[in-house]
Parts: sequence; C-alpha cells; structure tokens
Amino acid sequence: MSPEQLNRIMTKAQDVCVHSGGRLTEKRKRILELLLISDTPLSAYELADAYNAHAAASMPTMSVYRILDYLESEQLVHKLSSANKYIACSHITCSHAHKVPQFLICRECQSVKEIAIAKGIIDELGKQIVDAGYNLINSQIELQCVCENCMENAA
Amino acid sequence: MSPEQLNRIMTKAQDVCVHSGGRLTEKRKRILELLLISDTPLSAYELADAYNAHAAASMPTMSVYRILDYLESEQLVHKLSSANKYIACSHITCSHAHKVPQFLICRECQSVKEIAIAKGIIDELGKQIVDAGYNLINSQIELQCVCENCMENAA
DNA sequence: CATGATAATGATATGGTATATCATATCTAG
DNA sequence: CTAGATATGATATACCATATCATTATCATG
Repeated sequence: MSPEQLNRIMTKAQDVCVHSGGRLTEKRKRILELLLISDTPLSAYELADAYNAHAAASMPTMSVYRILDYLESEQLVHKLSSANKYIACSHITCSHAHKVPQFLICRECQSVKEIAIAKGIIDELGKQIVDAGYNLINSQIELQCVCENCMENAA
Repeated sequence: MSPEQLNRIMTKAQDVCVHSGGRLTEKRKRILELLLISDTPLSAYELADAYNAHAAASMPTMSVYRILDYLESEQLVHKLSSANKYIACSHITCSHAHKVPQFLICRECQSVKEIAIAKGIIDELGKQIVDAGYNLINSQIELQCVCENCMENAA
C-alpha cells in the first residue's frame, strides 16, 4: 500500500470518526495502520506486540481490545470470528453506505479478501431464512478458501 | 425430543462411527446426548459441567475437547466459531450424504436452526469467489438472526 | 487365552483470547 | 477554567484451546 493511499484512508477514517462524535486518536490511528499494512489478519495480542515493537511507551493488550471495539463500531475494522483475528475494512474510502462484508480466507496463507456478494444472492438467502422462521440481522460471512497463489504453489 | 427419537439418533450415530472404524463409547454417547437435548449451543466447559452434574466419575474438560473433535470428524457435531460453542448435527438420521451446514443463530435466545441452503445459491456464491481468485473449500455459514419467538416477544 | 496393535482416556501444564472494574488522564464546550 | 464526556492505564480474572506423556480399554490374530 502506497503512503498516499494510506494517507487517503486515514483522512477518510478521521472523517468517519468525527462525524459520529468520536476521535481517531494517535493510538487508534496506529492500530488501524498496523492492520492496513498487514498482509494477514492479526490478533489483539499480535497487534499489541507490533505496536510495542516501534513505540517508546507500551500498549497493554486490554487497550488494544478497546481500540478494536471502537474501530469495529465505526466499521473501520472487522473481526474474523473463525480465526479470532482482526482485519481493516477494505472499503474505508468508498463513499457508499457499508454493505455487509463477506470474507474469503485462504486456508494456506491466511490472506483475506473482502468482497461484496451480489445483492440477488443475499436476497435469496434472506428468503430462505424467513421460510425457516428467522430474520437476518447481520450476514457477515467467512468462507474458508484457497487463494490462486497457494493453489499454484501446491500444484 | 422424545426418547424414541433420541434412541433412533443414537443408533444411527453408532452406525456412522462403526462404519468409519471408530466407536461411539459411553462417554462420547453422553456428550452427544447432552448436545442433542440442549436448546442452545454449549461450550466444552459447559459440557464438562453438565456431564459431571450427573456422573460419579468426573470428566476433565480436555477429554470433552477430544470427544468433540471426534464427533466433529464424524459430522455428528458442528462447532459454531462465532460463539465458540458446539451443537449436535440436526441431520444425523438423514441417510443422504452430508451437505455443508448453514446455521441461523438467534441473537436473543441463542437458539440455532441448521438449514440447507439451496444449491443454486451456493453455486452462485462459488462463481463469485472464483472471480475473486479464490476457491471455496468449506462453506459453513453462521448467520446472526432473530427467531420468530423473540421477535414476537420484543413487539 | 495371551499378545501386540490400535483406539480411547487420564492427567498436568501451558498458551491464547477476552471481559470486568476501578483509577487516571485528556479533550472540548460552555 | 471547570464540568462532563471521552479515552486510556492498570490489575485481576475468566474463558477457550492445544500439547504432551502416561495409562487403560478394545479387538483381531496367532
């Protein structure tokens, strides 16, 4: 990710936070940045380590959890519950309202791609769910996959 | 769940285990039964407590994990990774080959319904995933919902 | 029925994930 | 400048899960 791109994302993230009456503090900014520049999802403890590796003052893990909670509430970060790890939202600079995210997680290299699933599919899904007597609240989906790179390497 | 129904499930579960060269021991049977009669998913530690509440000898949690691993490998039990809890498969007595399970989880009462999603939807999903450069390995999906009961109670 | 291979369980230690709570600091608006 | 809201520090604790080595049970076979 280029510095310019990172910069643009941070500016937008700041906007999002201010708009909802919060603040994107230095620590929150740094945690978000660490997630943005990481190739793989990170756990709260890994984030604390990464933070402390390049910082004078140390960040306790508990603060990382709080910061992640906040960033999640602003939809800047998503939690992958199948891995207990966290990832930056891929669509921070998109202006459109956030859709429910869908994640393709590579079983081999842990790379994650956040995609938007066609509305038609989600609608169909919703219909089946209503038939079963439930109503969909949040359709974040985590799909276990293998990415192209890893498939080639295996072959 | 009626005793007869439980009985039928257990007999089928036994068949499944024997067929793949394993055994449905008393302890495994009891853990499966506890999951079958529970209205909500249970954690490994909750299962250990439930087991020990009605047993002379005590079951260490670590054994519960091993038993769950086994039952999962036989597809008699599923893990809900969004809740770190376990649930009995709803389709043990079905003779057809197991499909990938999809779970509707009620946010309010934690009830879970295991449904089969129309093949067409899964196929569409797979197509989009290939477009994104990934290949689907396992499409177990956990969907956060509200069930009919809880919706009525809220109204 | 003795035996050895395999399957299953016991027991202990340890590591990873997450929340609760109370105290302290920082920012912002009036 | 100060009160209230927001954010962070610090400590304790609970919950979830795996690793490892020892022991016991089961079963096919000689």
